[in-house]
Amino acid sequence: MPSTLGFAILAVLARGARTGYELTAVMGRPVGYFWTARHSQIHTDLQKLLADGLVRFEAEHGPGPQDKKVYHLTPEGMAALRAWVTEPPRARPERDELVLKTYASWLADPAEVAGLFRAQLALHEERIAQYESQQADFAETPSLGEPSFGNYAALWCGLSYERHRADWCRWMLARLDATPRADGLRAEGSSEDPRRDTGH
Amino acid sequence: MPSTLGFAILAVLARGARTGYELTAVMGRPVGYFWTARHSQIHTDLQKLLADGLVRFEAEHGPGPQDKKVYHLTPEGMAALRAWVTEPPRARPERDELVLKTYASWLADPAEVAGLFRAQLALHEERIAQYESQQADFAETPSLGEPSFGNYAALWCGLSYERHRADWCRWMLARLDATPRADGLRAEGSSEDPRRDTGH
DNA sequence: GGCCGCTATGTCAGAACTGACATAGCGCAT
DNA sequence: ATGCGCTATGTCAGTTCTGACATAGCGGCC
Repeated sequence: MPSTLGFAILAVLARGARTGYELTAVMGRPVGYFWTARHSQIHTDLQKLLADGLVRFEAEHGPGPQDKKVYHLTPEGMAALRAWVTEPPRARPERDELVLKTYASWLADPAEVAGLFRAQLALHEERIAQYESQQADFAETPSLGEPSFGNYAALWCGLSYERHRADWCRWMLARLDATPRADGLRAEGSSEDPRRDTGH
Repeated sequence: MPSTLGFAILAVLARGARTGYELTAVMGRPVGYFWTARHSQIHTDLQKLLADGLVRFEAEHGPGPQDKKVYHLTPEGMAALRAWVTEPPRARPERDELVLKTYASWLADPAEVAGLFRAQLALHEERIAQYESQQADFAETPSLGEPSFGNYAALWCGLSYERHRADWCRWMLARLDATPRADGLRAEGSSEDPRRDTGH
């Protein structure tokens, strides 16, 4: 069975044939929002998929010492991908360095921690703007059978995630900024607990 | 410089001395929500921290062939941890198998994909209930200088994340359930885009 | 004429992590 | 009395991934 990256590669190839280089580019931008890989890893996994008969390639002579290889799915590859899609995901361990830093933030100067969160917030706000403009590029929500439905649904998730993250940064900043250094100021009526405010 | 897990260990030890076994337990529950590790990895990293002089231990005779070792921070370890807290986190690549599956979901039967999301939603709703009860255990929001501020802030983030995730599952299910199999039913006025509905 | 960036392929050492194996006393339940 | 689970330590093979190294043609800029 391929690794998860293997399935990511198959998922991209299901939308059309690509070279390893092009796969690397796709892993950098659209797919990279939820699964990244360097070209070295992609080449390694492509060898494995090839050995398992899930992909094949057409060689063309390209730049550099080697031939350019345009990969495409085999029927077996498509079948493996289809079977994988509806299998429950293996629970990947959450690994979130910012939350870990927050867990230890009681040790640090609040003003410095606030700097950290201001930088993070700016980053998230930038991504929100970027995702929103990408969402606006869809004339209407794609329907289920089209490949672009996958893009749209992933984008929706990414946007929702960035907003959650930005909200958290703002909540942290409200606590942090209210206590500048060592004087007795209290953060009282700042941002509230995340008790559902969308009304249901 | 220690690995991120190394700092996670330091962050736990900053709250009190622990054995490797106890660290494993903590990595399973409170810290495990944002940074997990198996005991094998913890023992390996503990050796490195020991070699770097960031932790030391007191040996007591415990069960099993080896002595029980109670680890605590050295002043150097505390300094390293304090310095790390306010450094910007290295951008960890997003790796989200469910979103990857969603990206390829146009290939699968919507009814089966819906099953996947129903299971995920149930999981998130369970965690929300769990986190909410944990949040209720805090009489009031801890103040910045206390260790429990770190716990509270991490919990706030976790709760917000689970709600975002549950929202996304519900949005997906609204699209998925409206198109049972192959007949021409359209999902029209279901759940809307994540355009800010909290009003600000 | 030379350098940079883009296309395009690959290798390799080392870090980080998982899952299985290995050892052993103590207390509790059947 | 036997076996299970908890405490407690550790090793090791194998997987996944990163970052650096290596090669090379083609087109554009200065």
